Amino acid sequence: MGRRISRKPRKSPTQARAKATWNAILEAAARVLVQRGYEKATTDRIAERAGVGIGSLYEYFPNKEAIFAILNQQWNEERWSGFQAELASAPQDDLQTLIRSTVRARINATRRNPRLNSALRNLIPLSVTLPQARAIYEDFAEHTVRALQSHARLGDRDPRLVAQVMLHATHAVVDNVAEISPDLLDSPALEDELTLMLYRYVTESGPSD
Amino acid sequence: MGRRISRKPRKSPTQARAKATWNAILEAAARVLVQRGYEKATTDRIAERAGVGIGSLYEYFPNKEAIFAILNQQWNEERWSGFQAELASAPQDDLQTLIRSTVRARINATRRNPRLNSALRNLIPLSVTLPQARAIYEDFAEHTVRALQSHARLGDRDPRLVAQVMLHATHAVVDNVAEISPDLLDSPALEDELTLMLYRYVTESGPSD
DNA sequence: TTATGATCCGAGGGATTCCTCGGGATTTGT
DNA sequence: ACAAATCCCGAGGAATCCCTCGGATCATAA
Repeated sequence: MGRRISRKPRKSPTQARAKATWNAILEAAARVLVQRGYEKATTDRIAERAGVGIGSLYEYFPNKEAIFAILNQQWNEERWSGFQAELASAPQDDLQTLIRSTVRARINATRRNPRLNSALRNLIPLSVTLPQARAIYEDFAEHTVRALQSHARLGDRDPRLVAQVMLHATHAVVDNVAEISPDLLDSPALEDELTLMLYRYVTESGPSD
Repeated sequence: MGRRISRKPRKSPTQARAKATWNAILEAAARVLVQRGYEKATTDRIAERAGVGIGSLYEYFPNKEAIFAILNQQWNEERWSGFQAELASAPQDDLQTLIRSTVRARINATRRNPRLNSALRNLIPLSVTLPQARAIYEDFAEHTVRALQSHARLGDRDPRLVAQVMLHATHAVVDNVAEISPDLLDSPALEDELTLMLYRYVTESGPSD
């Protein structure tokens, strides 16, 4: 009865109450993950917090990893859609405001649940995380490249690399701030400074180099 | 015999061979952590990789967490000393070169072992990580503030906040790159772009705002 | 109503993990 | 050389943890 071998496929919920327990389990998983960490987030504890039997949990999720994989997927989709919505309602003509709305969108996307964001981000075991995020990343990188080519003065620098650095910087800083000092996400200072930094980075006018 | 209750204090190695096994255990822990992850890095496996009995391991480390706490501490100290050495041998007059050497130092500090850096960084259970790192952070922030006040033209912006953003950005980007595409650490491009970005960020308050 | 399927349940098995404990081997001090 | 201190060891116990399985309970359709 070797563990982690059978992998029988699970049902997906059809009735209303089934969908309810399905949600309850994921929500409980998120809460337990945030306040106990991945290791302490045992399936038994999750089921208990969700108010369902452990059997019900394994009725819909083949194993522990799957729960957090789906949780991560949900969080990514939610973040990404919010991100797009924020960008869609922004003026596309001026570079500085374009950058600002991107930054704001990124901050807001994380601000919805900084703790969950950090926890999920640190879940290395879930190699599911990367490929999915990578697609989004690429897509967004192209967007940025096009915006740079039509609005920025880059001289002879490689717009592709510049876009990479911009994305890396934005994402990394926001995620880092979310982890170290989440309160800063609510102040406008972060948005201002990040915007200024990125704008100057792609606007050439200087004495040097 | 409740686990995790006794916490009897452990000896510290005095003889040479003891010091050797002590090191062997920590090195094995690092290797196992990097290639299997924290969960799979069991004390039994570490002892085996180190070529010592499990008993010997618990002769010097009270529990699993302690091993990685010390490992993290070692890595921090090593990184920090290398960082300072790199900075000490850099000219302090020109702002751009100053920034460049800071960036280079930060990259090199991580490049020594990117995989271990990432793994350790993602070890949330070790709340030991933060307070220790925080001290270093503060110290370095002051350094930066002084450098900015004497070399940069910040206008009426708050140098303290600017320093925070610079540090956040540098650290976050380097750590992120180390995790996503470690190869980039070896190319000069990252150093160039980061330097450019930071330099422009604190120079010339040009057209906007 | 009754049959069929969906949903829920939780005791407990197999596996694994952390760590102890008693004692053997080696080094050091005298 | 002998005692004390230090170091090394690994079988195995207690505690979890993940997950299964057989059956109870509920919903829906005929």
